Amino acid sequence: MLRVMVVDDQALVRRGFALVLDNEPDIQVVAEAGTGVEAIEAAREHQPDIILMDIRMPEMDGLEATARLLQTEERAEAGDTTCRVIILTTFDPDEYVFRALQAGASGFVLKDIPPEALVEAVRTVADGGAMLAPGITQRLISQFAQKLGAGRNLAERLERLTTREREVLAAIADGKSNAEIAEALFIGAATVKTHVSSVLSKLGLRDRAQAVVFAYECGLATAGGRDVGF
Amino acid sequence: MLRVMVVDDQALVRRGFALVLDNEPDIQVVAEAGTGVEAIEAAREHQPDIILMDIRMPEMDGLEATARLLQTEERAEAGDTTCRVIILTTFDPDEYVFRALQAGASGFVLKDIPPEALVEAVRTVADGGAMLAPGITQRLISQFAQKLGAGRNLAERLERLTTREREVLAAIADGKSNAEIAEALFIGAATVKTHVSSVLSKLGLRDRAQAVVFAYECGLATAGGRDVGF
DNA sequence: CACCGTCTCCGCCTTTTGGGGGAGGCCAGA
DNA sequence: TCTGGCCTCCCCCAAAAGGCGGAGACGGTG
Repeated sequence: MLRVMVVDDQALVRRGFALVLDNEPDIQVVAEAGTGVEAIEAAREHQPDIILMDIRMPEMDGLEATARLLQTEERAEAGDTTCRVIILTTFDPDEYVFRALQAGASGFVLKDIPPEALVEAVRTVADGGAMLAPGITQRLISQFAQKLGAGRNLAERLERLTTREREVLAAIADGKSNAEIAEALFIGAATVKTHVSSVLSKLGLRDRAQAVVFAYECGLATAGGRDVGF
Repeated sequence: MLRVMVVDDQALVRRGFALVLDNEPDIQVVAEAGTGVEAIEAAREHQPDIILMDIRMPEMDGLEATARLLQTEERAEAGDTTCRVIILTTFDPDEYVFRALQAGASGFVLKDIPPEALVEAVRTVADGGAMLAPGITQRLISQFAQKLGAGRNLAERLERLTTREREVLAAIADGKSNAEIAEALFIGAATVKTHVSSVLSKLGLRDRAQAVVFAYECGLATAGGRDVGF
């Protein structure tokens, strides 16, 4: 039995969704809330598996509430029930979508979806999947494809480099100085300079800063997942 | 009426999908193909709206075929029918997914989905949406959220900079030299050096190369959509 | 064998970079 | 009003970076 909570400041809308879901044999609406603050309290108390969350609400909006809920979940880690959030809203500007995904939402659907699809979304998310409105998936894909596809012609230029030169370039893109690169690759400082020079020359770059840009643009280096502790 | 083409090297599988789809009143399977090469020919001839494409095929795999089909579509631009591709495969390694999205596919679903869901996917994609298998959506989201969320604590460090310093940092992340920054910001070269110094100092960086790394990691600069022409 | 590409290193040179300090003007807040 | 932050610019200096040519070693290829 899936335990669901519905969060929306409009009681009528809330009841509507709740009724649709409660009508399913394997779904039970265990709580409702009208604000973000209420949602957090109610979630603690009733431990729902799935939360349907509106965005525009008084006191605390749904995105903020989602972030807090999933953040505390992280802290509780192994122990508690890991609840999952589906954002259910009338609007879908990119900003909302991104913030929602960043907050850890597993779904983002618009309120105009047919009831069966909503039920389907709940089940999908409960199964560990994710559900986005078609148009949103579309945008997500195109954003993603853009990032991926960006460095194609650049990656070709990358092939003109020798193995060693690529290693040096990667080290440069790591923020290393020539001396550090020498140490990391077990070669002399002079050798590093030679490699750096040929990298710049072959790629048509002027200095190591441009080399870093190149590395990121062509995908040799990627944002995210680095400690910029230097 | 949606014109669909099914591409799979296993005739039995192909027929199965075709039958399921043909059974729908608003869907008509207008062509089938067993290889990528055949798919491209058949697509030209029958102008389907939607193509269900397997990946593993002889002669030319589905990803390659998808890329070529959608590439030529780009060339034909306004004129021709813009067909959309759904990748339909048994496997879902990230590599396949990414290449598929990069190639321009609008969907990526696994062969184990229930028939109704396949039909639904076809309709969704025909409507201009995108459909991914739930687990894939999940991964796409987490990859995306990671990239988005990566620079949060870094972005805080960014706030310690003044407006001008952020502008200078952005220019550095653009691969500009101090002289070029001076020209771009209409200030003296000496001033640029002052700003650069305080940027490095405030962010705890050593040189402009590390500054570029920082800019990318915190989201001030993003890969994709730049001419690395320098 | 001779040739070529790669990796390794060496000097020498110029330019750029980055650190240090100092200074004047401007503007907002105490 | 004065103080402090910001932007602007200057000088000097040391370190790093980058360009240049040269050179030895190694492995594969014609």
